Amino acid sequence: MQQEHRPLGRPRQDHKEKPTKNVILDVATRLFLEQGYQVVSMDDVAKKCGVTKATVYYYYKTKADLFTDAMVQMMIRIRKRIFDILSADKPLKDRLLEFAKAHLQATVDIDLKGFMKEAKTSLSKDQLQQMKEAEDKMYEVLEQALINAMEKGDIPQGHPKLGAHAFVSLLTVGNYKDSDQKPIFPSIDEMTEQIVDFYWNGLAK
Amino acid sequence: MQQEHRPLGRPRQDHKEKPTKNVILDVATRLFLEQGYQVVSMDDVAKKCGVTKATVYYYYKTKADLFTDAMVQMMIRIRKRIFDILSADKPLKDRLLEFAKAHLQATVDIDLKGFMKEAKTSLSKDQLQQMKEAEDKMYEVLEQALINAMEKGDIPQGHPKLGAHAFVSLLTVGNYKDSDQKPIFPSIDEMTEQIVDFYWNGLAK
Amino acid sequence: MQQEHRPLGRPRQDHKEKPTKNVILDVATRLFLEQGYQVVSMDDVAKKCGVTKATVYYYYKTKADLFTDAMVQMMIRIRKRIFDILSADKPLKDRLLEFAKAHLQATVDIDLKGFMKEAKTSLSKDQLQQMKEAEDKMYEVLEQALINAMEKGDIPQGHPKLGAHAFVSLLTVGNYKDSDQKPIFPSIDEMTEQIVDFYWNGLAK
Amino acid sequence: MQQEHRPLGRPRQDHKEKPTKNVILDVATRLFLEQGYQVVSMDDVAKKCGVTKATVYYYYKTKADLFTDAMVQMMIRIRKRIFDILSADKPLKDRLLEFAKAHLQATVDIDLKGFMKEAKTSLSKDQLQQMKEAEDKMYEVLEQALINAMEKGDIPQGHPKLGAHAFVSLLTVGNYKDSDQKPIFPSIDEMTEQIVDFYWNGLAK
DNA sequence: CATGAATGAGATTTCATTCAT
DNA sequence: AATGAATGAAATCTCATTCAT
Repeated sequence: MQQEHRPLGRPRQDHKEKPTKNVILDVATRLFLEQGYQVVSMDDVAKKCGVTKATVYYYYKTKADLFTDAMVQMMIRIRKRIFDILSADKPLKDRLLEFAKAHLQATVDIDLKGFMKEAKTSLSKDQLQQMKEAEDKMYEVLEQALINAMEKGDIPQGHPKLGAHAFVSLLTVGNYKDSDQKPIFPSIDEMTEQIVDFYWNGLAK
Repeated sequence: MQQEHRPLGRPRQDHKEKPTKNVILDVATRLFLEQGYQVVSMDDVAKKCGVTKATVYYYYKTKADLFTDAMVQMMIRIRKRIFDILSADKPLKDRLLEFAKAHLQATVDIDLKGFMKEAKTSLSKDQLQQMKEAEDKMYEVLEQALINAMEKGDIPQGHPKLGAHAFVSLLTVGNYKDSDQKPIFPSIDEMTEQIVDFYWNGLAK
Repeated sequence: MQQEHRPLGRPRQDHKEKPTKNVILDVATRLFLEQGYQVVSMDDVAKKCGVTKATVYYYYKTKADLFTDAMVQMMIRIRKRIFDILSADKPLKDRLLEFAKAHLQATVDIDLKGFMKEAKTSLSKDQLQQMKEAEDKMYEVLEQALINAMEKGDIPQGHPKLGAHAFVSLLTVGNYKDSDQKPIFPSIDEMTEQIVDFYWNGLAK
Repeated sequence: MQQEHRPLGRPRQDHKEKPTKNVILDVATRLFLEQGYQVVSMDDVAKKCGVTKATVYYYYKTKADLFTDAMVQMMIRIRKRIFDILSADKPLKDRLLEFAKAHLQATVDIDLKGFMKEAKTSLSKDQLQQMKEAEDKMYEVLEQALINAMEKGDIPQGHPKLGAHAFVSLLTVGNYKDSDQKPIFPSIDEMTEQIVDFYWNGLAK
């Protein structure tokens, strides 16, 4: 299924920018993120790609396959991104700030837990497992950064897994909008700073 | 439609314990929580209630209506529960511990954000608004408790709305299970304590 | 089913203007005329009457019964009306003019043929027969007026049944509106006159 | 979707006579004419075509779409037919006779007004407009024939639109059957002649 | 006389999926 | 590699009708 490597030699005259399979995956990822698993139909994906349903089925045997691949690939990309951000040579808090800002600037809010529940009845055990593992690996990157910081004494010893999950869950606060569509803080910058500060200091002094 | 009070005199021959409408609402609430809006069909609800689809439609004109009512009623119940817990005459941290424990003991994990996204395309504007408002009111109870604690000097001045949302979002960490189905902490008690501690103290000392 | 006679003695304190059965029949007649047999539901009728469906069923055993009664009663009323108009002591053409005007002023256009086709699959043979007979009797009134006029020499001998149907069918021209919603003649008066003139004189000189 | 022209070369192994879409349209047209819009279900159409409901929906997105297309195509065919008949090089009265006979020989009686009322609540504005326009164009062909005859002096000057509608409405008299199922005239030939005569001469001498 | 509750049958519509070409 | 045609199964919703009260 993977054919990432460029074909050798001169590319075809019709050098379409992206191979169809990639287009499908990208479109599907966006649609699933925006609307959820159940709501998005294979026809929706096909139409947005400018191909027919049958073409989508040519590349992905089932909708569950397409969804799983879309989500897993996305988590892999995100993990890389997190890794890059957290690898910078800066104080941990600065790196967390950058992480948070990047997350909150993304237009769509990735509600993995929601996806899991929605798809639970439709995905095979194996597919759920694949997604879980990809999710775990995302958290591990952050966890590792916390472990490193603890070893260096930048932050006190603590439970790094809790720390990692706590940080990501706090970020979801940034996407909250109340019944008047108002977020908790008016600007993304302020939001970012407040959340990271809260994470850093806790409620008590 | 509400006839909570017992009728005077001898009860009807068929003294069914709950009126059908309540049965439907309860069953629907559970199913929606467990499986999400799209996956649950009106027939699923009907069958679990031991009635026909048409009966469900007799009480709720559309699936969206049933869903909205189910979610709003549930949020109202939760809000009352939170209010009771937070009204106790105890230190704030103890009250938060009780809140957290109650939340984490509930079998189903309420992923409001996920519901909102899933239902966004199916609910009317008015219905979304109703849900949003019920959600807001849930947070306000916690927010108010934080405000009171700040006024009394139990916790330092801060942004109470952020504090409220941060707490609830941190609770979701308690429901996380990794790819081996292992939660972050083995017991609910330990989970509760660690999460509230983290909330209370933050990452840094 | 008929209980037309007033009860003797002082009427009840709550002298509701019309007995429920009449209300139902009137409302049903109007709805069926406006929308057709299939489109109108028993619930529509009930709601417009301010009663429940069960009440409608109390008076009419089936929808087909209600429809048949509504249509037959209506045709009886119309027949009376036609009879009155055609009994006047005026030249035939004047009476026809009055007939035509009365017909075209009625807000709803009675498309009996359409009703028959729509209801054909739903009505019993007997019910269709009842409607047919009521329809026939309507035409007979007009037919008789033509026979009388022929006997008196007011119009030439001819086929009176054809004459009757021709007149009624020509009246439907008055309800025609083109794709811009424009009728053939701007005012009902002109329409009436032109149609009756056409009927009277024919196409050729 | 149109592939009227025969494909070059050897025909496909399954050389079905008519493409499925045409079969559906033809069957639907007949059913709608015979029973009306509401009574005919998509399943009825599908079964008569030997396909499944889903196939019907593959070609027509909604029942209203199918109905509109069926009616409009039918009116276009009728208009062509009327045009051919009225284009013959014969006296107008003879052409009208032929027109009338053709109309009365058709097994189903096309009650456009009834269709419009029945479908009014189910069709979109655009669809109603399409039907209206097709209907208008049918009348225009007849209207034009009358205009030409007036210019040539074959018939006296008059209101051609009225003349066109009057003629078509008079034709409906030919389909009338009384409560004993007897038409006004025993044979189609006599019916035709009497109706056209009536149209031509009017009631008065 | 009137109603609220309930239902069975059926309508429209959607959609993941297959298959021959 | 891609498609058009077709389908089975299921989902949402409607409605005439019944019945106990």
